[in-house]
Amino acid sequence: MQYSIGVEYGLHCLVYLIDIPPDATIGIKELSAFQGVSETYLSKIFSKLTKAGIVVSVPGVKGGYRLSKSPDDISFWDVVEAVEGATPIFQCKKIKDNSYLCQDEEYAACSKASPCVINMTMLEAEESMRNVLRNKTLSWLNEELDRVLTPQSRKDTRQFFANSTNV
Amino acid sequence: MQYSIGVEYGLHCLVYLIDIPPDATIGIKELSAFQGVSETYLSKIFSKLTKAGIVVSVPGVKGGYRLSKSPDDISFWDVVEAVEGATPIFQCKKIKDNSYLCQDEEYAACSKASPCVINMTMLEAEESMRNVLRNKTLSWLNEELDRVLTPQSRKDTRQFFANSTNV
DNA sequence: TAATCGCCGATTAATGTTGTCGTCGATAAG
DNA sequence: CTTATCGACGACAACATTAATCGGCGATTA
Ligand code: FES
Ligand code: FES
Repeated sequence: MQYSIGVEYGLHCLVYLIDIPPDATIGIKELSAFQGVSETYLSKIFSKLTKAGIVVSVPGVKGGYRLSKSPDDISFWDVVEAVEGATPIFQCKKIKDNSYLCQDEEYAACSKASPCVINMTMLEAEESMRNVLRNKTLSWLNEELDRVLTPQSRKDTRQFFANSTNV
Repeated sequence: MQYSIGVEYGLHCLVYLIDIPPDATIGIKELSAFQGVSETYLSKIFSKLTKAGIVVSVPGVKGGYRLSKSPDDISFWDVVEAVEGATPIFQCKKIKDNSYLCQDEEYAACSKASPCVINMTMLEAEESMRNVLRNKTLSWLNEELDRVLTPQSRKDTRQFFANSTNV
């Protein structure tokens, strides 16, 4: 059980979209080349991010992607939800509604009407994880990277994309 | 992306092991019959629970399973970990160590030495989920079920297993 | 008008999940 | 002591999902 690699691709790529000039874009080709990941697959991830309203795509020659809103308004959870979907990690298959006691029609109806404590507990736990992710924004991530990485490497990274940014 | 159905099977079945007389056991056959799930697959789940030290198996005729410790000492997370394994939901593939800048040997070494902020954030979020699950024990679950389910259905359930409990 | 880009659906290979089968060793009952 | 019953375990099969590719489409720019 695990999140798909697309979450990692997406989050890492979005970082590079934060600091570009307004109205500039970065293409899939640049992003995949810089990260050393599959171009076609990354393009699928960005389709999802576009549908989720996190980035805006510019088609045509010199096209590419840019953030659709302030990096302050994009949380980790937004990205995870866009890539993985909103379905919970614990997916209750309602096995309690299938038990021996449910051979009694009346009991079955009653069981189906009431929620399962186990399911609710699992969903509560997931919600706690989501809340942590909701509190981490791309802006926060960008500042954190400024703190952790060397200024030189940050500069080199921006240089790479500046050379190929489509204005 | 989801937890396997085994988590649901396991948690639901463990409930029935809480209230049985000491030294009594319940067999896979009873558990799977009551829940209406595959006998052979459920047996695999219980193998994992046994290895994790959550239940104790009694082989041979009239054999079965019983809790290996107080239901107060068995948390939801213990069960999830036993069935799903301890690997994190977000599995970092170290894509940052594969970037364009890492073509510079020196930079690559530096990158590999430092942790990724994104990965740490995701793990922190997961840890928050785990902590919720760690705080919910089987005892708590049992009391909650007493509160939520009808006394009659609880009684019927215990009756079902009492009829077939192996002493 | 031709080259370049994102978009989208079909497809594929690899991997993981769900579940079965058959064999083994342990054990209680006859 | 034999036999039927149980859990343990590994092989395997069916199915679903994931990671990734391919090819055609429409938009855009030079
Ligand atoms: S029925 Fe799905 S968790 Fe209880
Ligand atoms: S390298 Fe894996 S999350 Fe950053």
